[in-house]
Amino acid sequence: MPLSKSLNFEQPCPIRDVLDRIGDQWSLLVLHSLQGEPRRFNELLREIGDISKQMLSKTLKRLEQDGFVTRTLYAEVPPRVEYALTELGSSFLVPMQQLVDWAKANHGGIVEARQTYTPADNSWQQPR
Amino acid sequence: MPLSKSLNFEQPCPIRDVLDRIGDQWSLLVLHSLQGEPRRFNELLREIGDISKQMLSKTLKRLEQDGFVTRTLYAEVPPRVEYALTELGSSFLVPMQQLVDWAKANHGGIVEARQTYTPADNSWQQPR
DNA sequence: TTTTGATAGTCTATTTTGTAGACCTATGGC
DNA sequence: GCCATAGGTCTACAAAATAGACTATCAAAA
Repeated sequence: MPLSKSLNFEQPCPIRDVLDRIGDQWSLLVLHSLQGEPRRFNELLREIGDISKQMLSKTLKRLEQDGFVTRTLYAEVPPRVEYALTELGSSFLVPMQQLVDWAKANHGGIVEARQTYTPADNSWQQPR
Repeated sequence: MPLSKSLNFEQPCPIRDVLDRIGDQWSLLVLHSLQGEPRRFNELLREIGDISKQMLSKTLKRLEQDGFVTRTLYAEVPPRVEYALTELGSSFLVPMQQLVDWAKANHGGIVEARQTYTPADNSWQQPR
């Protein structure tokens, strides 16, 4: 989580900085859901399904801070809030789509690997 | 973390499954470090810098399970263990590189967004 | 009139994760 | 004999995520 706990005096490494942001379990999923039209808070909650309100809230706030999404509050009752991708956010979806395509193409290989996996023999570690 | 807690009877969604795997704070960094030559456990530990032994161990084990890396134990003393990318792992670096390139290109925009960000006014929420 | 419902969150108690650091094996060097 | 090394594991503690209650406001249902 710290962008760099270890000897880092200059600006944070861009790669590390960005990976830390998107590599947090939910951001990618949220960005993915935001594709196309803007979404409301509860819509995202339902679409993603197994995210908690708190995490969705935090994730959106961070994405907003970092300029990936905008948050628009309509002063209605009950209140309506819409989240939409910014240009930066949209541009991010391009490389991310490559990743999603890779996932689709290689999911089978992963599942197969999981099945044929046998845990390593670390007998030199465990005195028996 | 669950691949799908909510109504999911069929096979897990490939996207979700893969994103869950790589979206875990360390996997991407580890794969990135593994680029080029194989690495030993402590090399990775030093290169990444702020990962704990336990998390590196867990991450590598999962990457191995999923067929992204191989683990080779040389029966020497002290023991030597080398981690290397499989073909699957290498192929994953292609889309990931796109992402890294995006990160480099857009890091400035993100930093800028962070600076100009002002927290939302949720006064309708908080009675004062 | 009181109740219910909807929205977008926040707050809190509990569970899950991650961290730091001690510890384990065997051997070689001093 | 004692320390160092490599690759982990184990444990006690700290940090983070979860579920569910709770907030406000107004409209419609009962």
